Amino acid sequence: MSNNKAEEKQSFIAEARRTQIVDAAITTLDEIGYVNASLAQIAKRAGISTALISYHFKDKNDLMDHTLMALLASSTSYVLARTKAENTVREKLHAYISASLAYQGTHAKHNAALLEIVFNARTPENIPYYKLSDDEEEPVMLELKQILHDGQNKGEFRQFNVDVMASAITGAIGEYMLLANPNITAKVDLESYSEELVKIFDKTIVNDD
Amino acid sequence: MSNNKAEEKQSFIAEARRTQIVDAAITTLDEIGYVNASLAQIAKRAGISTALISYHFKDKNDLMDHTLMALLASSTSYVLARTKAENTVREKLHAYISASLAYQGTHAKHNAALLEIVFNARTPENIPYYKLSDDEEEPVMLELKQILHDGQNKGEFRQFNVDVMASAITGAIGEYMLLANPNITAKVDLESYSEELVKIFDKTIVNDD
Amino acid sequence: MSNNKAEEKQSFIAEARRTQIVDAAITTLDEIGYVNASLAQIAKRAGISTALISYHFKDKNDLMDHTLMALLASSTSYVLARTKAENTVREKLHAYISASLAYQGTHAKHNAALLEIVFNARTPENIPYYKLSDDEEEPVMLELKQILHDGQNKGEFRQFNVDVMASAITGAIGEYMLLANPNITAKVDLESYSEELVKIFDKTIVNDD
Amino acid sequence: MSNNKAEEKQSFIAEARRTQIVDAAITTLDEIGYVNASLAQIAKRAGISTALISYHFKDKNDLMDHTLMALLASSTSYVLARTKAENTVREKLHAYISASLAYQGTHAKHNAALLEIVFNARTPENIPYYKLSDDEEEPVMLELKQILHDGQNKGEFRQFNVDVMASAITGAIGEYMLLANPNITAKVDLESYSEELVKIFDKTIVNDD
DNA sequence: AATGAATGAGTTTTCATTCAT
DNA sequence: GATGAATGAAAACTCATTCAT
Repeated sequence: MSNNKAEEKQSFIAEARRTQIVDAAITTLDEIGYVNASLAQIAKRAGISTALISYHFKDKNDLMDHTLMALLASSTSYVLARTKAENTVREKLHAYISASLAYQGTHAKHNAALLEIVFNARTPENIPYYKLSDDEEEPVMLELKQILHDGQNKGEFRQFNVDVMASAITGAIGEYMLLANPNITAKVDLESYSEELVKIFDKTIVNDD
Repeated sequence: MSNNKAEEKQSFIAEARRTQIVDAAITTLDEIGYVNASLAQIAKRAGISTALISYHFKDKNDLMDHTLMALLASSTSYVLARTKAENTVREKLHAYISASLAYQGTHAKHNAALLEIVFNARTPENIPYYKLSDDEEEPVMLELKQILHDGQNKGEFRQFNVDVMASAITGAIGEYMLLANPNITAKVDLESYSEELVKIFDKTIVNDD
Repeated sequence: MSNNKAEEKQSFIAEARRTQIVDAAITTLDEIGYVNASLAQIAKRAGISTALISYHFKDKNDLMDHTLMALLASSTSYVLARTKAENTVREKLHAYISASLAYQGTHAKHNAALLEIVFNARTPENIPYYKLSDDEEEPVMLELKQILHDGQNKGEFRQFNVDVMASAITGAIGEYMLLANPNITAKVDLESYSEELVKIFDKTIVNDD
Repeated sequence: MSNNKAEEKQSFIAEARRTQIVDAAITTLDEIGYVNASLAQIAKRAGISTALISYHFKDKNDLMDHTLMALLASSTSYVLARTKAENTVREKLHAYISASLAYQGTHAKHNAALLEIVFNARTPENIPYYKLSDDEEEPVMLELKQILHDGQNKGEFRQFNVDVMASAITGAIGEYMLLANPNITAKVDLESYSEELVKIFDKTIVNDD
């Protein structure tokens, strides 16, 4: 019993450390990018030794994978919460687009870190993360496709290839994230971009029979 | 005269070497990604010594910049040639989308290398290349915006924010490039994606008054 | 408590390593000179990896600066101890000259290393160390000038330009160090040189009114 | 005959090139020091390719040796001319000291280059040039010792160890060269130093019976 | 005589990782 | 759990030298 408690406490501490390290990794990725994000840089930002990172994570790869999962979980829950709150497929779609872009506004650091990992990390077999078709299994992507399917089934959306439309929407959203730059007054602000994008896809998706 | 000839020949040799090195850099970027693309790896693929790269390029940065320029020039001329061959704004837009995607089909390696540099390289001040707003001045992007503007002026396209629409189109095209994977049978082949995308943007852009 | 002890021990280990590396640097400088004294050569003589030098010193420059400081501290304390032990200015001057030369006899390696750094190292702005006028602030030089001043004030030394006389004495002492060569039977042994030099400057300095 | 002329001309051209390279080496040594004086730096200053240096000199060592010889010849002829012009041993000694220092004033660059080679170059057996007792055979040193000997034989100089006195004088002169710094207003100007040094050694050398 | 092209050896430095404590 | 100490491997880059032309 007391043994169990001790274990729990230990594992609680360990979990806190892992979270702390992942947070430091996110900050590091945002500040200096994947290429420069050495364990030493991450450890410095976490206020710990590099050895402790190696103790808590098998590998630098392992750390990056956990960091990626944390980032995906964060943005996924954010977007899904706002999407599922809506009732009609059209509202859901609008919510999906605006929530995805709003996340960039409220979590710029996380988005930057996410991009850094996705675009730079590679599997041991040298396959870039951004080509991993696991993408297909991501809950956010699944939700988007579900919305599109539902809309078609209900006759509210016209007939189109769901996979292509989902990619188009995802790409259009992602493009803004790439260009978003806190230091430069963007030509188009986040809100306008969001509204315009909603309109653009509304026009091409909604059935106007 | 013979002096001139000798000079020409020498500079020809040098130029050929530089081209060879840039080609090797492209292959390397495609195969193992920016993070792993050391001078040693590039030299190995070029069949030369690393010192020779340093002899022909000031810096690793210098090499990457030249490589990026070569890649941009290649894809730009490909897309612009096919776009400018068309007459109506609508045909131009269709050509723009299909040519951009066709380039991925015929130059997958170049596209992969381009992505690697753009998403990974950083300026000495640590600004990622993908955030450099020079993007705005790229001829391909300028052409796209010009088409959209022209379409609006002629009344063939509805009124929309050109910058946002251009980003949406660019993002939708880019998304396919990210996912394109020669080793995996894609859910959607290039041609279908191209046709569908043309249809999608046709519907949201063309004036149906 | 045990924490303090652990910290002390660790910092003791680090300090010992730093000393060991500095010692290896001195040996290397003596044996193969500044130009050939690479980190690899120093590490070899210390029986460690080059990375460990980088771990303990910021830079190669940093290592050389610490080495120089150690060498200066050693020779300074040696000479000052023997000089300050004397009472009259004349005895002090004699002690200064003979101690400076005696140090060469007992610490030939250190003297050789000192010369190598002073004559070869340069600041980042490319100013040779031997031209840095900090020279003026070195305690040994200050002591020599003090002795000369005191002698003049007490009327025991004749009037002369103290700066020039100090340089002449320093140069005359240094000349022996330059030529001293353990492998060759010197024309003049250290002791004779020392006695003669004392006599030479005695004659030109002491007031014979 | 015409063959001879051609050979002469060629060897004349070659000789001019060698002189040009040696001059560039001197400038380079003065400007950036021995440690940084790569063949590339020297070639740049000579306006030629590094390969041409290798063509005209066996080795970098060989170039440095020739440069050293040129520098020694220059300073030797300067000092000897002024010394031998005098008649009495005392005047000769004064001329020796003041000419040696005057050379620093008129040929600062050459002196700096000379120091750089002497203090940095090493034989293949790793013996520093400044320890090579060839020093003993240098004409300037021989002349100084000759003057001292003559002075003693004529009874004008007191009895002292000639080798030690020669070293003391040499060292006292050399000390000024080390500290001479064009960028800093020296505490003691060249002329004052020269006059004071003459006085100092006059007092300890000349017989005052 | 002169040069551009090329390279092997060697430079300093950084990195992820391991290990004793 | 945590750290300082340590290292092998690899990075980018420079250098003196050779060689074909």
